[in-house]
Amino acid sequence: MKPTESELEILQVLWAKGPSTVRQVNEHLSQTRDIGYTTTLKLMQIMHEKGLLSRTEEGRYHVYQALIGEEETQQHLLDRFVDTAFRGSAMKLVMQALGNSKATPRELEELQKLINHLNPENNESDEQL
Amino acid sequence: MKPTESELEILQVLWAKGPSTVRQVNEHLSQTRDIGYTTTLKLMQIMHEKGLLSRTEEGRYHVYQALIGEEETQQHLLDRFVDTAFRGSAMKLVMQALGNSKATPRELEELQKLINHLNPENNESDEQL
DNA sequence: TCTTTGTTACGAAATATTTCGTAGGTCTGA
DNA sequence: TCAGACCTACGAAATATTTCGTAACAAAGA
Repeated sequence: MKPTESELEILQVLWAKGPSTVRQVNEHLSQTRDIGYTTTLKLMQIMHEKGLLSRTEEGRYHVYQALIGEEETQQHLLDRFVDTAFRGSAMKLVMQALGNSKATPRELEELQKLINHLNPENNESDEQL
Repeated sequence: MKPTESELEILQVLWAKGPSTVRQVNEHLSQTRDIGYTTTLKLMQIMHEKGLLSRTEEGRYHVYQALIGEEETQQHLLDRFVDTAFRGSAMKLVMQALGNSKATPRELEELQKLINHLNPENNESDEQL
C-alpha cells in the first residue's frame, strides 16, 4: 500500500481511464516518456501480485483495474509527504501550495466555503488577536 | 537538487538545528529509527559531493551545513508531488490537506488573509455562477 | 608510550526499483 | 497450414538507494 513513483504513474492512468489493458496504459505513458512495452507489463504484473491491481481475462487480453482508490491513496501519500517534507505542518504546505498556484476565482470560492465550514465562529469580520 | 528520502531526513535536521557534526545528526536520527553511525556519515559525505551540504573542519570534526534552503526545497518537492500524486492540481491538494488537518483559528485566519490577497475582487459576498 | 575512544574514508554488500530481452503461446489472414 | 503480429511470463541486467564493515589516523588519558 505504498506505490512507487512508477506504480503511481500507472495508477494515474487507470484512475483516469478506468480498466485498461497493458497496451493502453503503455500507449499513454509513452506520450510522456520513453518506456518499453514489457516494462509496463512487468510493472503491472508486480502491482497485481502486490494486490494493487485486479486482473480479468477478456479474450486473450488481461484487463487491469486499480484496487485502491484515488482519494484514499492521495490522502495516504499526502500524510507521508507532509511529514517528510514539511515536518508535519499541513498548514505550511497549504500556504505554500496556494501561494504558488494560480487558482481561479471559482476555486478560491470553493476553498472559502471549506474554510468557513471549518471555522463557523469567525466568518464575517476581520478581528485582531 | 533532488534529495532522496534519507537525504531529506538529514536536511530536516540541519535546517532545524543549524550546522552540525555527523554525530549530532546521527543522534537525532537514531531517536526515530535504527541507523548506524557510518550510514549517516556516508550519506552526508555523498550529499557533500553532490553539493547539497558544505563542510568545514573544526578541530578534528567536520561540521556540515545545508546548502539548499528549506522553503526553496519544499517548493521544489511540492511541485513534483502535485504532479505525480495530484495530476497537477494544486487546488485538489490544498483542499484535501486542509480538510484533513486540524487547523487552529489562528492559522485559518492567516489562510483567509492569503485568500483575500489572491482574490481582491471577491472577498465579501457570495455570488452565483 | 600505549591503549582506548572517536573520527573520517572507502569499498562493497544489501535492498529496492526500473528496464528489457527472450521464450512460448494464440490469433489472423494469406 | 504457415507467417506475422501481438500477447503474457519470467529471469536477469541496470540503476538507484541505503547500509555497514574495516582500515587508518588523531586525540586523550593512564
